[in-house]
Amino acid sequence: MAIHKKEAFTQKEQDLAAFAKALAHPARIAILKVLAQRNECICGEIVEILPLAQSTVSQHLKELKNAGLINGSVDGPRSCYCINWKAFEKFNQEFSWLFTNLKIKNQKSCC
Amino acid sequence: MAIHKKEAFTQKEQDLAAFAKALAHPARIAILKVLAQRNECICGEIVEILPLAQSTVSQHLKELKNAGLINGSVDGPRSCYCINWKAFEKFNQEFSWLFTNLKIKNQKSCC
DNA sequence: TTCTTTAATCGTATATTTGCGATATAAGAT
DNA sequence: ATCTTATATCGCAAATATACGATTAAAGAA
Repeated sequence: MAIHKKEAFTQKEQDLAAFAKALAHPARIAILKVLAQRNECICGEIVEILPLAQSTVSQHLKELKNAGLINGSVDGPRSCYCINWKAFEKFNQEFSWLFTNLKIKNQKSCC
Repeated sequence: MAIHKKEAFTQKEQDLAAFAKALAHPARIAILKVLAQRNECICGEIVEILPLAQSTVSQHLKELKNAGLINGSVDGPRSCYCINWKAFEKFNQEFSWLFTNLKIKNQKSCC
């Protein structure tokens, strides 16, 4: 591959794709579910729940954080993560726009 | 990397991740937008619109089709693609479940 | 201070994705 | 039958992602 062509697309397209990419692994979906189901922010618990090594989980958490989907803060020797609901709100709207609004114009599939 | 661990997660987690993966590239978002905005199914037009080679576009179309997000049919010497709205409906519900339902239980972020 | 616990980061191996040109395929046109 | 057009597929190169063990860092406990 010569060069990645992502820059050639609109910012909105890139943002939506980046959001989708953060969700594009079952481990990260599972992490989000765990974070959502608990009132407290966990971290080491995630490692126990997931069938992955600690370093791998840490890497997935980092990706989710970089994508803005979760917040993280240091709590003594451990780290505390939780979902950034505002980010989800924003992207859920973007998806709704993509999925629902366009559908209204164009009700049926032609093939 | 030893082995991919995707199988270790639930089917629902894998399905959602696979759906997200199909959307995880701006070119595929752009393709879906084009397909949604036109009543007719296009194909070669997509190649003209996107800043990518024909073979690359064809590959992205194949991925979207494999993910079940679009339908394709042969129309003489050309191919006709369009969005599979039912699949979007289904996954939009899954996402709503993930984003919205879980949020109700747990209104605020703790960090 | 030293030991323990918890989590991040580094280094590395392997798998997957992205992208393109070239080639193959398939159907209509001449 | 041959030519043209439209797409899919092959083969390859480069970039990314995934996973893990080992190491580092940081804070509380002894």
